[in-house]
Amino acid sequence: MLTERRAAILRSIVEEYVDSAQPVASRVVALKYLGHVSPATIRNEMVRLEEEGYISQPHTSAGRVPSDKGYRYYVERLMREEAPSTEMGLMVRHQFHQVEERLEDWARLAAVVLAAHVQALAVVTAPRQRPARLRWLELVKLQELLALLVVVLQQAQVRQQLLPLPEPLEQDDLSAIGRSLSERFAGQDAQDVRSRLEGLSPLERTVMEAVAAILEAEDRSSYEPAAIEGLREALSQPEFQERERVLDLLGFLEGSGRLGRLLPFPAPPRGQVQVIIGSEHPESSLRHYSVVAAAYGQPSATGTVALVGPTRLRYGRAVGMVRFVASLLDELMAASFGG
Amino acid sequence: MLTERRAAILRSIVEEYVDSAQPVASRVVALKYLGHVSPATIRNEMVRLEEEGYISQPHTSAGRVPSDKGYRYYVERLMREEAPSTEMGLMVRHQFHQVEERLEDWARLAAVVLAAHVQALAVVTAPRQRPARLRWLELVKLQELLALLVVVLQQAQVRQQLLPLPEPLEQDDLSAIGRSLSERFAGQDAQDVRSRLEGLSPLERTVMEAVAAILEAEDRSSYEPAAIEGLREALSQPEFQERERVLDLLGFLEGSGRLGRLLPFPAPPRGQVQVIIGSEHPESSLRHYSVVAAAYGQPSATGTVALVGPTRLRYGRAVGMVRFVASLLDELMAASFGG
DNA sequence: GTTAGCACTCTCAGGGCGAGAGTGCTAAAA
DNA sequence: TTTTAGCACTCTCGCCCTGAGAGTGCTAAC
Repeated sequence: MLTERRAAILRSIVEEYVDSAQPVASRVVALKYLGHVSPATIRNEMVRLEEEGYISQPHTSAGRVPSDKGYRYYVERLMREEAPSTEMGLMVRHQFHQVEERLEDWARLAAVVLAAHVQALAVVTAPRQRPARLRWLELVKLQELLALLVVVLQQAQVRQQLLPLPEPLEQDDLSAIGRSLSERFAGQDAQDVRSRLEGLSPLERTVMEAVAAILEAEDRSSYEPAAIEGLREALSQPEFQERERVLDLLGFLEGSGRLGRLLPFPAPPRGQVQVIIGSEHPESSLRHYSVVAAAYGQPSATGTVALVGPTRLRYGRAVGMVRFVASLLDELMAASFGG
Repeated sequence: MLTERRAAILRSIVEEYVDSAQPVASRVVALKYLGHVSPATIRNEMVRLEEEGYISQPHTSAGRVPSDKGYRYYVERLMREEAPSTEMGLMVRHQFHQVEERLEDWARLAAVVLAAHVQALAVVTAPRQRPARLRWLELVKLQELLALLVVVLQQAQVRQQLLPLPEPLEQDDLSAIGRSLSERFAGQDAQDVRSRLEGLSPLERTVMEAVAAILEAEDRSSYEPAAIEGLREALSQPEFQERERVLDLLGFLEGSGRLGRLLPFPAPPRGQVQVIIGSEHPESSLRHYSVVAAAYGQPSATGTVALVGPTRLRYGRAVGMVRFVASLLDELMAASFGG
């Protein structure tokens, strides 16, 4: 627990540093934030803050910079969460109602909105039900011996795959098979499907094996990166001057398996925004970055909304925006998919 | 037309520069490429090459660097196209047969392969038929008053959208409607659909209006960027030391509308690989980059395979790989979708 | 407990300098 | 006529030095 004055100084340092990206001098704190004390007093307090690990100096005679611990204290106790203004909220809502009613578009728009309002990278993953469950399947004839298998998952995501046919079939036959299998297998996961392959006709069996494979692939894939936006915004931050930082971050985004290691696991509880600051992140190569994340969707199928940026992040705004966007997606999903 | 020796010198400069990313000295050319002449002779020839605009010097006493014109001559007459080795070809083929039979996966894999073998950014767009045509549609019940409209396009791409229902309907009814509409509207484009909305029942009309909207959206969207890979590879090239270059390129990739301005238009003729070098590109902000592109797919629906990198590109390998991948995709598509 | 004053430390931009790389030119050799 | 050795010249690059400026910590007075 910091004294009130020290807390005020820490807050000043954090906010000024976030703004200016420059180490903060005692003079600036004294003049700009705490009018009635002299820089010398501030300096004395700064020494204490530094001893306790809330701030540090890049070099002997530079100003102070918040440490991860300092940011943590700020986020915990000093930050004011910055919800979007009512007009902005309305505007964003309006944007959402203008795009097609498709999960992918919502996710993309959500990421765009986040990246635009906080200068950081936004990642939105599609909600996933684990295990994935079948809602409906359909076979569409492409050629004499080739059909397209269209699988609708419980969460209304659609997956497709080509399916070679053992014998020529007409669209009517394919439709009938699709309908009958859909009715029999609706709501089942990969395991259920596998366990009930016995007793199917050879053709039906081929179809359901493909369906099971799709469901399994869905379960395996760590995250479907529905949308990543704001790379440009993030990389234009001064901390990415050094090219190595850029490559670091790109490495994490390209190897799709690594997205899972970027986002918090387990997902934060509903309605809560989780903030991971710098070295708090288990992945040590992310120690210079912060992640602000929230879950959305139903308990059975949640997606993640996240912002990733340098630790020098506008936490107040980031948390406010992530909360807003997550609850907006919640609303939209509830309206569309119900319980 | 260059004399044989000058051409040999130009080739040496291009190949050495592509390798080393450093201006090439006369000494290097003499020793490494043309053993029997002295650096002085090379220098004399270089003066001529420079006068004619094939090479240039970054500053008075540096080695030489190819100009766009130099690269053009190299690509046109000196380059040896580097097809993948047979074993590599087989390996890649094998990889393709291992992924699910889905266009998206193929496109992604194609981009990964390209980016890995040429250190550059790979862009693969999905084949598009213009105008887009309906192959099949399906309605899946989600809630009492909400269905998922699944639209299969002629090229076996799948699009979906939520569709509010005016009245409660059972899955059987929805299926029947889907089947009947599919049969009546198969093979039609947006305009056809619009022109035949009269005479449909209100419900059918709602569905087909949504379908028309989807087809129109498909026609409008300039390119579906099916896969972009190799950002990391591309950005680790020395020409991206300066951060502005990085932001430039990212700008082009993020604004999805701009992908259309990156890729050559009209698409190169079948079986041909088009090379656009530096300032030859109509988009002036791409004057430091080269694009190597080929079309694939059927005449009625072509996609593009492209590599984007700094002008200092391994053209021989790039052209060979693009040709190989494009023809591989051709094969796969032909096998899957027939005529 | 606070503050003015001051010496101290460190960074940063600029200038000078020497080493090195590579050239163009000239004059001799082939 | 072409090639080449030799050499002076130019330009970059890394290095060191320096002075200005920023910001601190400490001390002593308030």
